Amino acid sequence: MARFGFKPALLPDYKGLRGDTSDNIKGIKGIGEKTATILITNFGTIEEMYKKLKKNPELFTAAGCSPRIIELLKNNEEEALFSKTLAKIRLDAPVDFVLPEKTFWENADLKKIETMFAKFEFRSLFIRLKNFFGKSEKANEEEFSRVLGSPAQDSFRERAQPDQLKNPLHLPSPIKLQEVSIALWLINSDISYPKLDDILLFAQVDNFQTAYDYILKKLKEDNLDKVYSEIEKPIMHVVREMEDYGILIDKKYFKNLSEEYHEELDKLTAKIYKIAGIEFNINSPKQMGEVLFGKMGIRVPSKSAKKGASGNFSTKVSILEDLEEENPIIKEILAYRELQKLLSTYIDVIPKMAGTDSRLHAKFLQNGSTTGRFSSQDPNLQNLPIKTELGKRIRNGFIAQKGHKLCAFDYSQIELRVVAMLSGDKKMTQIFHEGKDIHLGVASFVFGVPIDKVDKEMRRKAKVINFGIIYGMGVSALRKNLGGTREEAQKFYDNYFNQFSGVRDYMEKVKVSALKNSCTETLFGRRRYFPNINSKIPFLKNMAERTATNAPVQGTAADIIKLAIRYADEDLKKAGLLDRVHLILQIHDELVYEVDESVLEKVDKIIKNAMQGVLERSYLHYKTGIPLEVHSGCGDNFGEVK
DNA sequence: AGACTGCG
DNA sequence: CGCAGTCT
Repeated sequence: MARFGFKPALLPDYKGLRGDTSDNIKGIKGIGEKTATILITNFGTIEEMYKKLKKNPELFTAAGCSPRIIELLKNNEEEALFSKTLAKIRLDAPVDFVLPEKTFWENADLKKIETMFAKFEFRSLFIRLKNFFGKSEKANEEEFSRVLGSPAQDSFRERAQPDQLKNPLHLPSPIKLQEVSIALWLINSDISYPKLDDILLFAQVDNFQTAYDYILKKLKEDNLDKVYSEIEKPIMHVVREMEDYGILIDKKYFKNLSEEYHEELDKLTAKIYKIAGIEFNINSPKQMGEVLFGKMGIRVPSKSAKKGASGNFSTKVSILEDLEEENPIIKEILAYRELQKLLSTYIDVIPKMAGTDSRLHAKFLQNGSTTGRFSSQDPNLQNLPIKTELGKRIRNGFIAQKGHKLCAFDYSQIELRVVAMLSGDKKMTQIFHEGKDIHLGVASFVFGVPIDKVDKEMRRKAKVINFGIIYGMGVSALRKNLGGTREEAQKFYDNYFNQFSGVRDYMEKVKVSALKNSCTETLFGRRRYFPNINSKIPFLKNMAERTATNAPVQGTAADIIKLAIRYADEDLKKAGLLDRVHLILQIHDELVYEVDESVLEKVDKIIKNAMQGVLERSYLHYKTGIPLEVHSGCGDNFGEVK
């Protein structure tokens, strides 16, 4: 208003006449800032102006327009209108871009920026940046307005809530945002890692502070405030520190590994082409299926290897493994698949993601799953290979700093212990209480033989069903995992639940309460909802039943390890060790720390104790005959820790 | 059961 | 977007 002398709404009209070189809008050649302003203030929009010009042009002479200007206007009506449409900001365009939930300056780490700027010798930029961060909030606002090219509007300040007063862009502080993100996720864990949008949507408001207050109030109403204040909130800073600290990568090691595996991959590729007698994209399951079962005429496994939903042959590992005897190409393909996976998912991407200091800062999302578990991304450090030798070698590339070791602490069989606790099953409790191997113990009961008479196959079967229990598996899924016939599986299943009737009753109880309440709870009260539990569609109902029985188990285990993170941090702090011990990974039942070698034994004791004592120490003061056993191991790299 | 990533 | 494959 002050600058132009007319309302902002008329800006497109202004630009339509005068043009705007920065936006490549022509306007009418010969009309400048002054004339345009006169025209707009006297006659309004371009459309209105032309109406008046056609009716009584003498008005224009009266307003002080020269005959030259009037002539220009008459000759350039079309150009003016076109320029105006260009200048208009289209509000109806399909935009799927949303403002990022955090701005660069909200979670900026001045230290990190400083080192980076120093490296690139961005001296003046750094001074400006320092000023920006150092100044009062008010000054920030001005600096930002300057950058954005539009003055902060007074009307906004009047409307603003206290929280927004400090912040010109409506942006909440990152910490409060994270708090409410976790709170909302506790209320409804299906909304994992809620963003600002999700938070505002849930609260049905457009003001952050209002949403914050609403969600924290609701948290309390839902009796989730203990889970929040005792489990989640106390580890927020530990998680942030874990991400900030990162993990050291041996880039050279990765480079060597990459070269070695790529060489092998090339050899395999050549072999496969040779055997197949044709070059094709081995990464394409479609082409692979056509080559194997079409061109090469390999027997199509009658079961599931027929045409899938999309009309393609299935070429997954389990099917290829059945065909290993049929043709030598299968073995090579399996090897190719493994190497390709390792290279493309881990070996060739992880070193690129580490900084110049070779530290990798993956994300650990405290509220990234529906059950209470963490998730990890960019990259996912919770699924580093371990099963195969070729895969395991990747772990050697994650190393400890000089003078340090990597120490891993893992809960042994935590989920089955949770099953035993939640169900109170006598026999399962007994096995754990006596410190016996759970698979041997279960096999002993199910097969009715003493523990020392349990053979490999019996233990294997017990292990399968133990996993099945955790996942809420039914008979058919059990048979699939067990191999053998339906009848065998059914018999085994019945036998198991006869022996462990406490587990059976518990599972039934969870299902019933899920049906009634549409939700289940962990030992600590973390909740998950199952809207499909009453569905008439069998697939959905069955799925809901499985997830409903799994959630309290997986979720309680998650509660326990989160508390362990908290207590370990508290105890290390008390011992004054926080500068010599840093949490670097959380892998569901395992915590990995980088530890200064001078305090290895002390730290081992402290962390183990904290982990084992979680239940009694928690606000539940939970007493149980089932010990939480923790195993630990140290090494120079992640491959060595176990 | 719960995740994440790469590929076509 | 679905599949495949890695982990707990």
